[in-house]
Amino acid sequence: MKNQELSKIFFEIANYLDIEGVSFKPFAYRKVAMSLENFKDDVGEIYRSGGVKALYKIPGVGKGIALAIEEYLKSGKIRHFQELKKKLPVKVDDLLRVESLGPKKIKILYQELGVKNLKDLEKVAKAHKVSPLFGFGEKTEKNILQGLEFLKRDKGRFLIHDILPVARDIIEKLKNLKEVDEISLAGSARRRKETIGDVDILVVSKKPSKVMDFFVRLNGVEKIWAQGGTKSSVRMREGFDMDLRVLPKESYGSALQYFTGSKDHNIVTRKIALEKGLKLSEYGVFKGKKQIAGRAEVDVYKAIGLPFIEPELRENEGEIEAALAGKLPKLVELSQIKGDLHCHSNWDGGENSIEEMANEAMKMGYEYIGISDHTKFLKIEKSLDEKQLLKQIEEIKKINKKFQISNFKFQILSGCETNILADGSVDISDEVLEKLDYVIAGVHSMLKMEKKEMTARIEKAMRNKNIDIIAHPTGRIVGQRDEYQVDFDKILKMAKETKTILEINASSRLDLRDFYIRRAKVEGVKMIINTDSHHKHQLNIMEYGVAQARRGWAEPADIINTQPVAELLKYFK
DNA sequence: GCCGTTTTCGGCCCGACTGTTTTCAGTCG
Repeated sequence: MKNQELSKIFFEIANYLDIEGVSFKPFAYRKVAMSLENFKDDVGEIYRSGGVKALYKIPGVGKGIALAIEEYLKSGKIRHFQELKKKLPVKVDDLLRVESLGPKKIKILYQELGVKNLKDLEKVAKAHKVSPLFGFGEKTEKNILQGLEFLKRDKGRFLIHDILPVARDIIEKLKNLKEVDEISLAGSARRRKETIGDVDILVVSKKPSKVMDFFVRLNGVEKIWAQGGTKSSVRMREGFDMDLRVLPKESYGSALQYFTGSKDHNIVTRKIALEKGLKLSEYGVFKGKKQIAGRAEVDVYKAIGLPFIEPELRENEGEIEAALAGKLPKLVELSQIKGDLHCHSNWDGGENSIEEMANEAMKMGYEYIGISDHTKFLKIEKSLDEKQLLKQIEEIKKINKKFQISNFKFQILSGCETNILADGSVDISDEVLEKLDYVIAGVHSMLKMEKKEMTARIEKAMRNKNIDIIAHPTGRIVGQRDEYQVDFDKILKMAKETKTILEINASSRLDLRDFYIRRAKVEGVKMIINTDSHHKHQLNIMEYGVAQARRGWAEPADIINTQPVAELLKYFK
């Protein structure tokens, strides 16, 4: 599939055009690059079946870009791109990642000092050749060096699991400040994206400078990027940046809308406002000079004719259209989750006993927990064989009885996490699997299989009359491991046919991804949100799984662990 | 270079802050 290659090229063309000072075209190239990135069908296939004209159905593709795509498909090259590269033989996308460098400065650095890549940049910055350049100075040179250090240390994106607790802690501290009247998280963290670049916090205050002073002096602040009357920006010890904005009360809602994003979502909402003769900015919705909304976020949407749109949906992936049609989903909520079925006990090397896990789940207000320890094929942990599983079933019965006597309305379910072996069979015998309340199966070995084989392997597991849930169905781990090769359409079809549940794993796997969840929902395939906890304190990462489900437009009916235990058990074979 | 339920031509989001200037360009979100 050439989609990704073309997407990358168009992003690069956009960068080059930026440097040349061309206006508007970079926007067009970026738009088509993004659209190709997410485009499901193979561009080559579209061209082969319908020629250049057929390419027009890809959003953002017009005459010029269609011809460029044709040229690339035929020759593997785009002349326009080659010329740009020749004119400016610079690794623009690398250099753009350095803080305080943009297209203009990159151009000057190349023309004056011959900087082509990060290595060149480091050399000239360390030799203090940057600061004398026109438009540069001491501080810019220092910022460049620090930016380079940061790039070496980190790739710049952070898992939501690592960011949110730190952000919440800081919000708590700011909240205690008497000058802070209102405060909220914004940005991609509020949208609960899988990874976060930086954290945005909004505050209403009549004394901004007091708030800013407190913010930039917080424990954990490593560097102050900027400190102004309405905006300050700092780098935290953990390596990510945090922005604080102070707003007047009457703009709080519109600022929240604006700074929550996404950018694509905002472009559309602004457009809708314009079509209605209104102007939408972070300061409010304006009719001429008169502000007609802005105090509350919900009123901002109302003013431009939309119902409130949940932050997790704001990606311009159809939520505006759904909102206009009154067809927004009623997203699943954390409070609706009644239990967690992917939990490990100390039987397989987890940290806590079955009873400790159960007690923690009770504390969280759950009605049930499922123990799903690893089975014997996995040698890395103390995995369970048939005999131990039978023993564990008895142990769980005993604890359940104890709960009953104490009048706890809580139940432990017996499960296990079996391994789907290379041939699609699992490592525990059917007669033991039958005795469990439910069975999870997952791929933990031979991850590099060919797509066709891997798909058949999982399909076979789903046809197993005892397997109820496929754990982490695509195998990816955020920032660590790509998903294995698998035909997700076929997996969905088989899941539907065999009524197999797909797991949304709340850990750093966050697998299923949001777009898979959305497709599963459309197909009517049921899902379950599990934490894969190996420690009782991990049970509280459920919220990240719920966030993932929400970004995939999932409603309570799509997620089986929103159901009470009697209903839940009906989903199992 | 793309796009259109006011448009096939004329728009394409826009404001804050920094660092460098001496009135503002560049970067960022």
